[in-house]
Amino acid sequence: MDAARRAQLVRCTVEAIAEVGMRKASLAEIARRAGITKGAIFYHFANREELVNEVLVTLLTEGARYMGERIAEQADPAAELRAYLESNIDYIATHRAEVAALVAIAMNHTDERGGAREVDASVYGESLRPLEDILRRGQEQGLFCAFDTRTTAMTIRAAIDAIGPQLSAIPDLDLDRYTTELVALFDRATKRVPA
Amino acid sequence: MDAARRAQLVRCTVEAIAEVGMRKASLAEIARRAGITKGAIFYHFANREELVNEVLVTLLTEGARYMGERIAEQADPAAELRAYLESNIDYIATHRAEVAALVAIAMNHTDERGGAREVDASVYGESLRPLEDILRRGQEQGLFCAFDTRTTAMTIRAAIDAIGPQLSAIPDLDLDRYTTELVALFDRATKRVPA
Amino acid sequence: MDAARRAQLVRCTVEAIAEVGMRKASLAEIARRAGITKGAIFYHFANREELVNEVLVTLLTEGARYMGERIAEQADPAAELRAYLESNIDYIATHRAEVAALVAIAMNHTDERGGAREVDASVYGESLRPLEDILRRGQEQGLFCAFDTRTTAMTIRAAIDAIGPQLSAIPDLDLDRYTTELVALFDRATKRVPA
Amino acid sequence: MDAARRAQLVRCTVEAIAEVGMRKASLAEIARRAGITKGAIFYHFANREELVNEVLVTLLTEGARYMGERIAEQADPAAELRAYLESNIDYIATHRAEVAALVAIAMNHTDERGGAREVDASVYGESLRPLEDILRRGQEQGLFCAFDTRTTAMTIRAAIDAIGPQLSAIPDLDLDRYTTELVALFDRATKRVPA
DNA sequence: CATGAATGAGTGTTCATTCAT
DNA sequence: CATGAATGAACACTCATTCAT
Repeated sequence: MDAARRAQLVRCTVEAIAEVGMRKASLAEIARRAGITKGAIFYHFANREELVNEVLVTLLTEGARYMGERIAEQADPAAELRAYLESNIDYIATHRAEVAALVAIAMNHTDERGGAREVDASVYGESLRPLEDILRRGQEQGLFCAFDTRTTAMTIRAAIDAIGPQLSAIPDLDLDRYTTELVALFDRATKRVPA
Repeated sequence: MDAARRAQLVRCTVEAIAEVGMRKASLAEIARRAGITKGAIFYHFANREELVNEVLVTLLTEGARYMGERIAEQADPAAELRAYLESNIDYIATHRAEVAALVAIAMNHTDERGGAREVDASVYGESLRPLEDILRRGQEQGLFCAFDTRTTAMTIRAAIDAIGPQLSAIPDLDLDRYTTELVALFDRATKRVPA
Repeated sequence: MDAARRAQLVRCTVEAIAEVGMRKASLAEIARRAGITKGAIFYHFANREELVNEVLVTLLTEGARYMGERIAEQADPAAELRAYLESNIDYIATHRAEVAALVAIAMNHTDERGGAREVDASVYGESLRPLEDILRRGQEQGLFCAFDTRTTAMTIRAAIDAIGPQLSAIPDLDLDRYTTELVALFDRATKRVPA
Repeated sequence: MDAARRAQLVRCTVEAIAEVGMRKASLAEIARRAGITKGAIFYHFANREELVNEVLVTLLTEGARYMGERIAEQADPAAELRAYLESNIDYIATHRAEVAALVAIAMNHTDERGGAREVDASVYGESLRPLEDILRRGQEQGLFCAFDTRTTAMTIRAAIDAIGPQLSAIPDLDLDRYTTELVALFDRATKRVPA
């Protein structure tokens, strides 16, 4: 079926990019991994860009579902923020190839056209909005202190997104500790201090 | 003179990378901007990598000097942390092309071989250590609370480094506000709360 | 078919090298002769070296077969030596382009790294050993006098290999006479003189 | 002085070609060895070809003088032939760089234009005529048997010229033995056998 | 659906040659 | 006499893309 081949190609592309980097993840390399020929790729995708875009969307969707489920179980915004951090770092730890590919794609996308970016450079793009939601609700419920939700959300995302590159450089990074520290840091930075 | 052309080529490379990205910043493109031929580049640099390395070193050095001067004037670690954030974001705001180039180079360096990187992916590389220094001294002097200095330093850097890509996406980002918010956020996250 | 194009490219390479020399027999020149583009060559051969190697192997194999058949028919080592000389010069006379290409390739291979050559600079490489065999058997059977088989074999090969360059300089060289004289010369130099 | 620089450049070119081969003996490399700049070479030689030609002529002249002196001392053509072989091989043994350069130049010259060669591919070019002279006088004096002097001269030269490439491949070749064997071989091949 | 073959524009790099100073 | 800087044409090689079969 068409969809199966597309999925397989997406998977092979993720692995290729994760292993050899965007530069060397040529269509020939991807085709080799999929066990088909370069030409066949064009039957399923109009061009390279479309294939890479599909990869991007797929990974973003996967990640969003992974995190969304865990966050939904929480009782209040403070717990949700903790769950957001924990589930995100957990996803990164257990999906290194996907994250590596995502980072590589985001990087090469970013510097192409410095104008309107259709895909956020952030690892989880669409997750910036839900994050702001959590922060805003926390403020409304008096759990969080006053701060600009956008800036804070961006900082949280940046702290998480920095893990990917760090993991490549320091493979045995202690992620559990990193998580604990990050949760504590943002707890101090957001919690309301009673008068 | 030799040095003048080298400097010009470095500048043209920065601009080329900032505008069209690493991928398309070919030697032909750089030469075109410099008004010379591709071949002439090889008179001044052994190969592409050496040129890019010179760009990297130049930008890193410039940035470090810019920030170092401001931080040195501060009275205590808390003020230094504020100066670090402010001067860094100020540099980013006033050197957009340089920062864009730096990010692009760091990115493409990273995804090549995920092993030991001689140049940190962080926009200011060497500035992670001085940052940790500030945090540690702040703790020693009882100004800062207990936290892992490495994780916190990485988070601060990540928050700053995230501005570069963000600027590309949202060119009219209010950096003054961003700065104020970030200073406040990390003040809350680091300051010692008296019992 | 793949093999047909490969064969055509090998033939075009032989002709190109024979006519314009190794230096100027660029992939562009070879592609032009084959009526395809440079890039297409890389579909059939990994790189220039592989193409040249295929040419080398092809020509060596052809030559060895040509000579081997004639030599095998002979009754004794003295006749074999004559057949060796005659068939080799005959091959040179009737395959001038091949020989020219072979010489050019061997030459440019030699001066690259003066170390261990996998392919002998001699036009027929592997034919030095069979030549020594003939000489040794001739000595064992009392047909040849005492001499160092290696030196003599090298001299015979040198005399034959000198014809190639000579042919380029003097296109109307009388090869029949050359052959007769060479056969006589090496007959005198090798035959046993009865006491 | 002009002539001194020319001589120095010729010398450096010989060494460069002998060490790195024709291909990599670029003008930059030669200039580096001479301690001047590429551009300066063009003050002394119109172009690369002229420089290489001067090298060729110089080496050929040097070799001819070396051999001529020894041959002139001999009493009869048979002794001259022996002296020719011995002095030539001796020259090769004691002037390896020169011979290596000569071979490399001859090789790359040969395959350039397959037409009229102004310089013989033979290592000593002009020495083919004196060799034929020796052979002819030997026949006239009844010392040598009947044979075509041209073919025999070419064979002798080929046997000697084959030493150069052989030396590169087998650096510890026993030249003394090679000489003895060659002298004996051509003695058998040329001497008159009394009825 | 897929292949095998080819294209063509592009890449970084080398080098003999030129020339103002 | 010589340099330092530059040119420009050539080189081997890569790769997304096309298309007849």
